Amino acid sequence: MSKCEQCIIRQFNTLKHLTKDELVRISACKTSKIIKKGEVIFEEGEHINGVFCIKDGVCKVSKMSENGRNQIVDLIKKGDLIGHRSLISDETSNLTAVALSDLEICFIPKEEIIKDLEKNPNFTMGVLKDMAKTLKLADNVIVDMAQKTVKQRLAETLLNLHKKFGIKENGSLDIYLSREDIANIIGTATESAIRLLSGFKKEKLISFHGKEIEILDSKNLEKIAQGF
Amino acid sequence: MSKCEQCIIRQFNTLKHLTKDELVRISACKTSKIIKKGEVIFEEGEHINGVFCIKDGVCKVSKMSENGRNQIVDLIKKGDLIGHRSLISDETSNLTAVALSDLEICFIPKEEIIKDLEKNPNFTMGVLKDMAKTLKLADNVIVDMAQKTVKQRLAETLLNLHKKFGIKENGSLDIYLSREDIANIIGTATESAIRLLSGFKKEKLISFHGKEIEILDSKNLEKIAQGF
DNA sequence: GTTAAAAAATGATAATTATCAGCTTTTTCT
DNA sequence: AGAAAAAGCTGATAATTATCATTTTTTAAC
Repeated sequence: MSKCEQCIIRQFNTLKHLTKDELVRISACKTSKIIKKGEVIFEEGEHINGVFCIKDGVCKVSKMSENGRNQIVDLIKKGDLIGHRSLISDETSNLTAVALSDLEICFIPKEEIIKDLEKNPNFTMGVLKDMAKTLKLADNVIVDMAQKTVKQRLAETLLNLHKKFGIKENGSLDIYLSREDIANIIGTATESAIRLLSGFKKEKLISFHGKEIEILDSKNLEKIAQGF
Repeated sequence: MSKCEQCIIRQFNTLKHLTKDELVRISACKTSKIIKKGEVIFEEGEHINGVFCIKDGVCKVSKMSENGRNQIVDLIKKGDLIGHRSLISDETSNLTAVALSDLEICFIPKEEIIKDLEKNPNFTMGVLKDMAKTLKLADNVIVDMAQKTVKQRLAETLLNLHKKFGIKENGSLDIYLSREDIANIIGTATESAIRLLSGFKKEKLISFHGKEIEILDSKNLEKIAQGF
């Protein structure tokens, strides 16, 4: 099994605030896992007794609405951490995480993280800053969901996907999402998402073949996202 | 000026984790202010160099959407803190706070809070837990905004107001909101909010005279909020 | 490779929500 | 108290979005 202190991944998340010694200790008790595409990492209501560090792959984090529809609240990629929130609040998870591609993840048990939170103020401060930033983003999402049309949200989502996942050599977004997942990100019916995507294609804002989506005109997508 | 270490208000927020000595120190450098109804406490883009502790009154925290419409993301009441997020992330505020009633607030300068965050792990952990909880709530709001109808959101908002602000002797909600503010909480046009409120009144779910709103049938409001 | 299942696409229609206009009531200011 | 402004309300209509039904395409399984 690889060692945390040598793992480049930690540079991208709050674990970068840990000292070498702390990393060695964590490395000794972490477990690595491969999770296949479509499999569940953890579910709503489950007790997550630790933190997951995504070494490779992408997963979606979602929540069931009372209407029985699924809302994706976050996409997690290589280098991200999940589960630290439930750990801190000491409650069961209110979210479900499902692999969108084959995943390589490490699991760090709760007690180890807590130990570091208590002893390393640098780390705690890092986590705190991280959460403040997430909260700010969450506010923005709330405003968008409440005030923007589905069309605006789709345009914005496409731009966000570009920013977060970048593009492949062929120019298309470096992430594969089903139409249903896209709909569940923007909070609309799958058919509506499909229709709007087709509309964007017709207007030459994007092009796509199946799940390969390419952004052709980000300027105008931006305008649409802003309501013009 | 009153003293923090004797102030009951702090029992309701994360300041309760501070030691007596820390409170005395903070008390010495805090400033108290009266803010009139309708006045701005801080605005989007402003640098907030500290934390506000609401001693009495209610204020709304909102954000402008790119559409030019206002979204209320939180209502803050006696005992709550605001501003700690921007303080932690060290950025300008992304939110605007406006008094909904005459406010009595205390302002604690940034450096003092930072000092305590660095020295008192108990306090830091409290702030961390608080933010984890807020983040969980934010996720719920995102899901509601994305998946629920305006009618569902209004029903839920009325129930939330009841839970948060309680009722007065006469039975009506202990908070005054304009129809516009209500619309800005649920993310809809003012006219739509008015129409739905009238509908609820007709169905005897609520009653109101102006801004005095009374919940008559919380059972059925709950059902509506859940999509029945 | 063929077949079955799942995902994507499209059309028709209904429901929800926004917008605009006009009117009434309440609040604020002098 | 009276005038002006703001807030609340209602109707008509348009735009947006959901739902249901059906077909086509893609993916997965044998």
